[in-house]
Amino acid sequence: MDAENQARLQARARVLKAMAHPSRLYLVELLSNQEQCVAELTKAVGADISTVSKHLSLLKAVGIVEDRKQGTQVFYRLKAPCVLNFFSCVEEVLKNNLQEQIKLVK
Amino acid sequence: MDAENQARLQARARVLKAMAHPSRLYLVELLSNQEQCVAELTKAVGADISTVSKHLSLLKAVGIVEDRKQGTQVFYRLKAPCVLNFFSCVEEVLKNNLQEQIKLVK
DNA sequence: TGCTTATTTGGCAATATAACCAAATAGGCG
DNA sequence: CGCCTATTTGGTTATATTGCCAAATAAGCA
Repeated sequence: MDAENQARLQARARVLKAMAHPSRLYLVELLSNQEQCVAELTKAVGADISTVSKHLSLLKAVGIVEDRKQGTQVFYRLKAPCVLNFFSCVEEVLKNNLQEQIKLVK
Repeated sequence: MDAENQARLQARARVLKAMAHPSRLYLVELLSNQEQCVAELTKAVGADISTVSKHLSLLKAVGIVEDRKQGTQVFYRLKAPCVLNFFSCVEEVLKNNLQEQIKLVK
């Protein structure tokens, strides 16, 4: 694999990696309906606010979400709603692979 | 976030995480046209064969690829071609976020 | 300005991932 | 069987990710 291909795939991997975490997937879901501030998102996710803030920063860095400051609050919203399309495929994969998925959990 | 939601999102994250690596993305691309054996895939990726074998095992464990034994060779093929649909969205995200992507590389 | 609330950043410890090498396994064939 | 080829597995080390706490920053308001 040459350097150019490597760079291309690394960029793609970065975006997918940003999605590949339970809390971040949840954040994307939460933002699919409406923009929300960090405090609200933190309550929903149930982790430390600093943790949620870092998850949001990562999603923002790769371009999946964007933010808007309003007073002391920061509202995040989905910038790339096309990522929601991933879910139907992911669910299909999970459905077709139930037995293996169960092994992975054990 | 309750336990059920956590489990649901963890399963989804597992599938996305399996995709979120340059070599594995490349493997998926290589298999999008035709099934190939481990040796061929290894040559294309340019890593140690044991490394490639492990990447393939991971893709298989989550249900993205499947394999078929023929003599001493193992041929892998795409089991969930719908993952190819991810790429157009990922490219869109990358295009819309060029400046940030460049920062990430630096 | 000083205080309060909201969020981000820095730092650390725990865990997970990745790559290689070496060794094990599996199938075909003399 | 013994050997060869293809692939997987085990083990180790290096690197990356995660989550929390504490501290820093930012904005509004008395």
